[in-house]
Amino acid sequence: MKASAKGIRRLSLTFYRRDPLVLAPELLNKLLWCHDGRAGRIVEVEAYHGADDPAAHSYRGKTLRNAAMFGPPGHLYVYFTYGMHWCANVVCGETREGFAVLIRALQPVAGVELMHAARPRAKTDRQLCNGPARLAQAMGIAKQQDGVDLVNGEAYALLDDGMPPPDHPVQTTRIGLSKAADYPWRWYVADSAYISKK
DNA sequence: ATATTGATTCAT
DNA sequence: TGAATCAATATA
Repeated sequence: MKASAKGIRRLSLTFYRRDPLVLAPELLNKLLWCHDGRAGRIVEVEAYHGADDPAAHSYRGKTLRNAAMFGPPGHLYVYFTYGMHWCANVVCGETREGFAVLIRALQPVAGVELMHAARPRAKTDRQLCNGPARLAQAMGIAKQQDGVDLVNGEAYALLDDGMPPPDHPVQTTRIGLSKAADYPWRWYVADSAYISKK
C-alpha cells in the first residue's frame, strides 16, 4: 500500500490534538501504515487520560520511560512490558498532557507476507495483529520507534482511506489493569474477527 | 492454568 | 539496594 494513493490521506496534527476519550473511537477503521508496505486497519483501542487516570503511565508525571507521552501529539509512545513485549500508543491532546491511545488490534490489509516474516509464530492472518504486543511485532515497532513522528515522519503514519469509524463501536473496560479497571475506555469494532478479546 | 522475562518504579 | 509491578503471549 502507498500512503500517497488517491483517496488516502495522512491524519493531520489537528486530528490528534483532542482528548483521547474523543479520539480513541475516531481511530477505529483508520490505518496504521509502515513505509515498507505493511498496513493494518485499527479495530481495537484504549484511551489513557494522563493525570486523571491512575492506570496511565503518565499518571505520576514524566519519567525517562514515558517521555514521549508528554511530547507533541501525533507521535508514537512505545513501551516495554512483561519483560518481553513492546506496545504502541498514539500520543494525543496537547503537548505535556500525557494523553495517549493504545492500539490493541489491527486487521491486516497490506504487506501480510512481511508481517508473517516479522512474526513467525502467527499461523494465520488473524494471529498477526490481534493484541497490542502482537501488532507491534508484526508491524516492526519496538524501542527504536518510540517517539516516531506520525504526522511528518517517513517511517510510520496513520491514514484515512475513507472508511468512517463504526456508528456503534462496542465500549467496554480496559484489559489487564489493576487500577481504574472500571473505566469504560476501550472501544472495538463490533463485528471484527481481528480484535484481541471479546 | 502456568511459565516466561526484564525494565521501571517504589519502598526501604 | 531490593522487591513488586507490569497497557502480555505462548503453551499446556
